[in-house]
Amino acid sequence: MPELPEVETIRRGVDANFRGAEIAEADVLHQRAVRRQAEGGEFFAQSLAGARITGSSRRGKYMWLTLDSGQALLCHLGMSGQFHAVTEKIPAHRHLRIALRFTDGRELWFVDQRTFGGMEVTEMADGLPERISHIAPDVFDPAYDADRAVERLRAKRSEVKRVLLDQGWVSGIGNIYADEALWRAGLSPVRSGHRVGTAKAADLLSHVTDVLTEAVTAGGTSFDELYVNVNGESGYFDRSLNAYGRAGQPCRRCETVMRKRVVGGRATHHCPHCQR
DNA sequence: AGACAGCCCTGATTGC
DNA sequence: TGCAATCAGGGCTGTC
Repeated sequence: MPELPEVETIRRGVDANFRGAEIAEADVLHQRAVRRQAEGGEFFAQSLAGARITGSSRRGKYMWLTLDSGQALLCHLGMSGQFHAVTEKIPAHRHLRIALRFTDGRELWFVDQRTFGGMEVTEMADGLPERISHIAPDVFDPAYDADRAVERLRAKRSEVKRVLLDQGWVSGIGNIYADEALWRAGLSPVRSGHRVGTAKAADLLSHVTDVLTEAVTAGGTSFDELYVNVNGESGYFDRSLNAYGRAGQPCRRCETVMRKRVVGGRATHHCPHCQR
């Protein structure tokens, strides 16, 4: 499940391999992958033909490739999206949705089993693709304001786990790293945002930053073949998980049996004793 | 306006 | 054995 660390790992891989490369052709094999493109799949393909990739960036779980046309190729991996760098002639992947063919003969494949992900060509506005102006800065963004984030968290009456998954105040946190940050902070996932003190909220956000930083260093978290980097390699942060997937096992801090429950419609793993 | 349920989707797993 | 129900979940949409 790609969250910020996985998206960042993939962005780096795509950038290292394809910055400066010129797209000859974009082949859309599944229309759902371009459903966000209001102008349609034809527009998508036409906008990319002949475009050169000049760089890449990311906000939260969205990444984009900047193009010499001034536009951006905006990508969201959804639940199962992957990019594969293809340098030799191989049969199409079973879940290949979009193939970018480059003038040097290489291809960049967007593979997505569950089709929650997608791509679109969009205009840039103030250094950001227009379509994601509603996505808040993530904790690594120079525009991220920690004090303001603390206040916004404390203004919410929802359960703090729900709040962490909301991309509108701070982005990039998904289900896995939300559970990890809450465990590290010793905070119950169902505590209301407005019942989290200022110092505790700041503590939680610093744990968010730490866990995301460590996960980027580890190349992300892989449970199965649904997350690999652009070269097909897995991340190894799953070995460092203290909460996610540990229901029924002893808490690594207090030995209490970890529990699983549903919060905000998402599986939530927590220690009922030391997360308060 | 903020909160939240519902929906999209495939494949592995579980249940009868 | 086979089919159906369940689960995984990011983010957009519609409703209150």
